[in-house]
Amino acid sequence: MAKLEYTLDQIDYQILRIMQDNARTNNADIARELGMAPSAILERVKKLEQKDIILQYNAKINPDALDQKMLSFIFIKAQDIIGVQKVGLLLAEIPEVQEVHDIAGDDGYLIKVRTNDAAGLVDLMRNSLGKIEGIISTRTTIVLETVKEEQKLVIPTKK
Amino acid sequence: MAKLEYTLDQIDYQILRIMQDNARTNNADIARELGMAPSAILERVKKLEQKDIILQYNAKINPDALDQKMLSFIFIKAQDIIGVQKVGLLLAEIPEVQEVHDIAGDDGYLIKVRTNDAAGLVDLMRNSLGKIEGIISTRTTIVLETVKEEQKLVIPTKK
DNA sequence: TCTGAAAATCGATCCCA
DNA sequence: TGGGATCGATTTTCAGA
Repeated sequence: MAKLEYTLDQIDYQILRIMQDNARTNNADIARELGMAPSAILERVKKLEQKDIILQYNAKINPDALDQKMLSFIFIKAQDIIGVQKVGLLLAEIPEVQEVHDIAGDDGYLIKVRTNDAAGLVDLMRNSLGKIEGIISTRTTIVLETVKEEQKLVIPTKK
Repeated sequence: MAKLEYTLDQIDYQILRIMQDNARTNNADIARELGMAPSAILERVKKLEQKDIILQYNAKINPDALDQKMLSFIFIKAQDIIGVQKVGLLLAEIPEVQEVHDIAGDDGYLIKVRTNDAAGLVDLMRNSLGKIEGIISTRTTIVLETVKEEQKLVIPTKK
């Protein structure tokens, strides 16, 4: 993991804004848009990657296309010793689990799970969650419809 | 919005798998990895985009780099008429709100919000949520630490 | 850190199998 | 659909300021 301390200027923000919207934008296109040479853009992008400011580039795939029509959030109460996130790490290993958050309050986790259908969810709870020691209880919230789902951050306009 | 009905074969799955891991992978590299001609890969990728199977390419940016250290989930009870997601659409317009899910049960929404700090969250609740008519109550869950956070789908190995 | 130029590589389109 | 060839565009490296 590289350093995070790094002063981003307005040009970096613009690059991040463009890349956040379309990660496949050419260096040449970015250069044209910002009125700079492509090589300068390349240097900055490389630096943003090295400094772990750009973490990765991913293609967002339509879940329906892969028949993953079910989305659920599950609150999990666990008997973890504070600071030792053993249960959290085990949860993170489950492929269908997209997110694992350690939440305040009931010494628990909130996880986001994508399965084919209700049967897939039951299956996951029985076979994957059921085998993790330390889980005391779960409370499941089913998503009927997703109105918005993106990872985009609000990028400052001035520093 | 294009059609979704489309039979994906094993090669498509492999392309999706590669793109999901690194959206900036060259057609040429994919072609080499799958032992095919670059032009064939290009055709398939274009088709996957046109059919809305690949929805978009985005760069995942480190929230800490933009000083967005606070992540929260908020349950929102709303008096929406069923099917008319007016409140949901208003919630989706808030830039700091990354996700809006219509959830089963308490005729409500679950939203995911990223702010700089606790003050930013209070500010958002007061100024943005506070101005949306139809919100009855909210319940906020603060994330202490995120163990896993990705959008990757489980891509089938056989069809 | 940017520019500009040069070389290697890639994207996109064509026709043919 | 996939393969091979082509041309134009892009990536990447390097020197200089």
